[in-house]
Amino acid sequence: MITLTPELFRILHLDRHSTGAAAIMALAESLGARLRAYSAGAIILDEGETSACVRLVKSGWVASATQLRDGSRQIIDVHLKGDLLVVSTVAGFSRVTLQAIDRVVILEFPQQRLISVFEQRPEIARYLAAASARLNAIHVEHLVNLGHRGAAARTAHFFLELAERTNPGTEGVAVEFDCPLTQADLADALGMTAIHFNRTLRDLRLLGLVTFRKGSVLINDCFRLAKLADFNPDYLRTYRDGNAIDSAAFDGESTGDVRDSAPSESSALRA
Amino acid sequence: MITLTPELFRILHLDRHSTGAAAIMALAESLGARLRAYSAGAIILDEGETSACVRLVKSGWVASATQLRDGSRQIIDVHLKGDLLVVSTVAGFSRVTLQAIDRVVILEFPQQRLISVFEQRPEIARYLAAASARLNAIHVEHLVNLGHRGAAARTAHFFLELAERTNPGTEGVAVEFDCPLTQADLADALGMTAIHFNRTLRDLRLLGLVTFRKGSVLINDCFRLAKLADFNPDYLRTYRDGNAIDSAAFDGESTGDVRDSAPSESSALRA
DNA sequence: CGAGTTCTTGACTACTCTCAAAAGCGGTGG
DNA sequence: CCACCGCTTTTGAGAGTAGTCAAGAACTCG
Repeated sequence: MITLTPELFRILHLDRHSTGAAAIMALAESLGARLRAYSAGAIILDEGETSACVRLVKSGWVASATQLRDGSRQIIDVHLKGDLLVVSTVAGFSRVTLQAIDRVVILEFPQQRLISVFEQRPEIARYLAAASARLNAIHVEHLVNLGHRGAAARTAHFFLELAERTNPGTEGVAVEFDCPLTQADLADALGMTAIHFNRTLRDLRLLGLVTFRKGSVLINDCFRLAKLADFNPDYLRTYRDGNAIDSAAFDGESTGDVRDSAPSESSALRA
Repeated sequence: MITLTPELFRILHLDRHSTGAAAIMALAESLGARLRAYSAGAIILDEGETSACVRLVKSGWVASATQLRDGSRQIIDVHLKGDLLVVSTVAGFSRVTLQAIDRVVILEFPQQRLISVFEQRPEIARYLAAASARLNAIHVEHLVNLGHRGAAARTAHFFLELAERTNPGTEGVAVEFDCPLTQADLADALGMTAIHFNRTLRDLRLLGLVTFRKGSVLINDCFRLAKLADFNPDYLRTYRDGNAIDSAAFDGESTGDVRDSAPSESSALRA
């Protein structure tokens, strides 16, 4: 038995006309979903491997990255609690490596079984399509970021994206969020050296815009930062009416961590 | 009536067990596919618009790009003859602008009707998924390109990608292909100034690697260029067995241009 | 405490952008 | 035919940005 999170609710029950938690759990179980836990740094899926799963991040941060021949890596994107990971394969093989940034718990849905329920549950297919589209939009935005912005604006943009993704819809001049990424990780995501990233961070701090320390980011002035970064969060808002995901009803029962009293690294959802 | 191209064959008949050209045409027509022609520079779809179509490029080059506030643009990708354009929308709106580079002819499939045939024709759904995955892989590769390679390697990598995409599977040290992109276009795709791109091009020419002139690119030495760019074409090869697309049977009848005796800018496929 | 990782700074080098200007090219109209 | 125009390509010089090498400080964890 697993805890019913807003995220799980989200993927399995998008139409907001509940058929009951029991039915949802039954569906998740009938799909053969599995819980897996990874420690920081663990490789969840390696480049070139085949992947037959759709993954839902239940807690922790995941990076999708590609290794380069010279040993460096480009982080393509990071994935947070509630994100759906649909690894796209070319000729059957993943083009990216999925790596746990910190301790990560993931719910794995066998792709074939998930697809097989599309007919009875078109809202699941729609959610997958929306998640893919969002992923695509994020990639496009990262492309713009790397292609057309200097180090400071690039950094600012990524921080604002992370702020919006960790705390969707938050308003106010100052925002703080937890961020397990190291400066080296962030530099890999932003296509610069860790050294230059560190200097950029110092500049932003001196401007009174952002304070970074391992584990947490404090944005002092969202508006000035957004102006610097030319940031517009529209690309992150997946749903037409802006509030399609009504997870409030479930907030009380599931924000906490998953019990991972599992044998070792993974545990089947159903006994 | 439209000409039956290998590309159209590809999208409508992936399983290689032909049910006959007539049936395929009937399907295309029953889907309400439309032919549209655009002159160079025309906007096919603007950022922020809704798109209810899947598009197949029949001839010409299309760029997907985003406009930046400062007037510059980032070209995300280019789309060539045979490419399927599945514009991903976030909250219903396109995140990119589709622009014709040169004269372009496009076949438009209404998305809803295309989706409605997935059940009887799962190979079409599979092809759409494969096209999306390939698009994604290309985006990832461009991300790596912008993030981790210098101007020369970046340019080399993009030229090799274009060579592979225009002439898939071509072997040999030297390759030439038509390319209607201007230096400014290429610079926008590669995230650098047209001026710096021009200098980079001169360096590559002086090294005896690439010769560019408006309309055509000549790669003198694929192997040295691939080494410089750290280029591996795997991400472009969509199909597991490497030869899944058997368009040879249709090569004789359709490589030529579409008749576009259409009234002006667009024409319905069916009378 | 010691080891390893992460963060920070300095000095120098290399790369890329900006501003400025000129040359080439293809079309249009006189 | 030629002058003219706009667009594209090419080159130069100087400024600004980012990478490299080197080293030290701070932090975490056993």
